Formats: sequence, C-alpha cells, structure tokens
Amino acid sequence: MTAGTAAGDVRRGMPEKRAAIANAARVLFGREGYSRASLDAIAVEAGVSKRTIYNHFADKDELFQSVAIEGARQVTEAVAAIMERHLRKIVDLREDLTAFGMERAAAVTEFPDHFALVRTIEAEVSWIPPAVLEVWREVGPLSSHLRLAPYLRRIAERGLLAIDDAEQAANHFNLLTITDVNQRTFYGALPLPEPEVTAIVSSGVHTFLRLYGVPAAG
Amino acid sequence: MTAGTAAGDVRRGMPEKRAAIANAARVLFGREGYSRASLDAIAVEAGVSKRTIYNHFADKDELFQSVAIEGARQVTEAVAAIMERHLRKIVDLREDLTAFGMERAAAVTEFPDHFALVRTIEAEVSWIPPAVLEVWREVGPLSSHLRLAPYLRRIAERGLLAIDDAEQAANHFNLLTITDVNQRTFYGALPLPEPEVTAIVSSGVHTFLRLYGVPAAG
DNA sequence: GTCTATAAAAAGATAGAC
DNA sequence: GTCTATCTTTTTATAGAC
Repeated sequence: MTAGTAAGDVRRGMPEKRAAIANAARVLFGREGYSRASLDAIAVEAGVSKRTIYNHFADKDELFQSVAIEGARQVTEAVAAIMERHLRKIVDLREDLTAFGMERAAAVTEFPDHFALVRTIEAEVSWIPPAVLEVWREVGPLSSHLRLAPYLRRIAERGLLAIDDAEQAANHFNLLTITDVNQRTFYGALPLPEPEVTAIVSSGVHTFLRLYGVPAAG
Repeated sequence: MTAGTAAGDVRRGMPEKRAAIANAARVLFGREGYSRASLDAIAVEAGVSKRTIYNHFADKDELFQSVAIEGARQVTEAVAAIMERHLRKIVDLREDLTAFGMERAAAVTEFPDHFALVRTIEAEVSWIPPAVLEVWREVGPLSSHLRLAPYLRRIAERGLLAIDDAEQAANHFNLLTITDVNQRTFYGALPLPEPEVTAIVSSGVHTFLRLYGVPAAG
C-alpha cells in the first residue's frame, strides 16, 4: 500500500463484475490481511480473470481502499439501524441501553470480514494515504461513534438521564461497552462466550448509569 | 505466519548477533508490518547476512514471535516502573493518577516500534499460534492491565478510594484513560497534540473519581 | 470488457565454502 | 557460526487476441 493513490471511487450502479470483485476482495482481505490476499485468489473467488480486476481498479491499493470504505458505510448503516431500534423510544432505560449494547457487540461478529479488515487498516495506518484514512474514519468508526450523542441528548431532555456533555457521555458509553468487548476479543477474532459478553455489556451499562442515571428513572 | 511453530525461545546471554537481529527485526516489523518486512532488509539493518538469521531463528514466524514477546516484556516492565513511581505513595490522589495516566500514554509514543508491532499482532491474530498469542497477552497487555488493581486496592484500604472490585476499577481506569487515547491515535501512529492527550487523561481521571472518589480525598 | 499467457521483480529458504 | 551465491515459488502487473 504505497501512499498517493486516489480514494474510494464507489459509484451507484456498479456493474455486476465490479460488485463480485468487491465482495471477493472483502472476504479475502478480511480473512488473509492485505499482503497475504493475492489478486489471483481474489480473481478466483470472484469468478473473474485477474485482468478484469485491473479494468475496474487501478491497483491493489485502490481495491483495498474502496472495499474498506464501502464496508465501513454498510456497518455504519447497520449500527444506525440498531440505535434507531433501541434508543428511539425508551421503555425501560437500563434494558434498552443493554439491548443496544448487546446488538452492537453482536454486529461485530456478524460482519467478521469487515472487522478483520478494520484490524488490517489499523495495522497499516501508516501506509494508507491520509486523505483516504480520513474518509474511512468519518464514514466508519467516527460516524458510528458520534451518532450516539443525539440519542442520549434526547433521552436526557426527557429527564431520564443527567447529561452535561452528550458527546462525552456517548464516548463513555462506547468505552464501557463495545470498546471493552472489542479489546478483549480483538474485534471478534477471538471467541468470547455470550454470557461473558452479556456480563461486560450489563456491567458497562450499570457503570454508565452510575455516571449519568437519574434516581427516578433508575 | 503459519500456525504451528514453537514459541519465544529467548535466553539470557544472547550472542551479539542475535541481539542485533532482534533489534533490527523489531524496527522493521514495527515500521513495515509482518509481510512487508523482508528478511533481506532485516539482515541489512542488522549488519548480518541473511543466512545468519536462519542460524538463530527457525524462520520468519519464530523471529517475529520472539521479538513480539521480548518487546512486550520490556514495555510491561516500563509500565510497572511508572506505576511504582506514581501510585506507591499517594500525595494528591488526582494529581498522582493524572501523572500516571500521562506517563503511561507517553510510553506508547516512546516505544513506537513496539506499539506498531502490537497493531500488527492484532491484525494477524488469526495467524498466530494460540499458545504464542496467549504467552504474549499474559506477558504484555494483560500483565500491564492487571498489575494496576493491587495499587488501587491499597489506595482504597487507606480510605482514599471507595472500591468494591479492584480489578473492575482498574479496567475502568484503563478504559477511561489509556484506551481512549490509544483508540484515537491508533497506538500513537497518528499524532495527537499533547494538550489533547492531557485533556483526555484529565477527563478520564475526573470520571474515574466520580465513580470511585471519596469526598474527603477528592 | 473480458480472457489466456507472460513478463519482471521480490521473497523465503537453502547449498556449500571457509 | 558466518558468509556469498542460488534455487524456487509467489506476486503484481501487463501484452495482445477476441
């Protein structure tokens, strides 16, 4: 991954073969990492000749970056849907926060290719063109991270949480739940029995509510 | 990194060349990552022929694993020294915790090779023999993590903190300070101005004291 | 746009002399 | 134990036909 190639270049109306290549690349980059995943293998997995890959992507770098950004977009959308499902209407605050945290943790195991790719990106961070990296962060982790704040702010406005700085509270929620899980499982690469995941998330929510809970809503 | 090779094999009384190889490998694995770092380059950096590397290490895998575990040991010792310096005798709790957090964060930038290597390990976690990975975790991150608990327990026994579960409290301290910093900087790979690091650590300590602080000692 | 075939370079590992 | 020189495989990337 030499610095300097252009960014994503993801268009609506992808031709079929291009999509097949992107899917195969996501799987193989995720399973093997950047260097080990060969374009030969990606071509086979996609059912396409290697030359066709070069007709759609400038080189291996651009393919990787394109796949990374597109994957980040998908995961961010999935996380947004989970937020909407659990944090739009609050029934029982503790239960809703816990269910949100659990599903968010489960999303990591549901997109194993993508999160393996996230680990690769983190490892190769010095080799990725800064502009591409910035796009990836904004589309992916930063976006998932920041979108939580407005939900918390609304919950606080209804008097169910006592929050000064919603973005800091969102950061604390993330650190105490998903970050803790990810740190222990290497983004899902090492298996962790579900009861332990439940314990971590429940404990994280508990601590979060010690920080921001309101007696009446506890 | 194929699974199945033997573990560390680090002895006291390393011959000079072996040490030179290990140093060069640490630098190059850190700078380039596992796949990109070639044994040719490592040999040049070490001022040694490539054949000599194979006289000391079975193959590239074993070299990597040996370097990773030895580096983890060194960093863990450094972190232990920082703990001892700031948490053995408490003068002002908030100040001491903050100074500890700042120096711990600084250690990440002081060992850039090692933490670049940590990112590589995390990325290649599925390719590292489980036994080697377990040794690495115990010697490195897990050890740095767990050694904090006894210090907190002693501080609590002197009445300066209100702690039930010292290991959970240690986890919370780590999440709120060093993990937050590492997450934003990719273990120091992306620069973060020192004032921002200070802000994160201070804020993390503040939150930690909201959770475990004692009015008298606040 | 897509394919087969090939070039050109690089990397891990080894042979054999000293 | 250490070195130079070499083998073998794999990889990225491209030529040229259809």
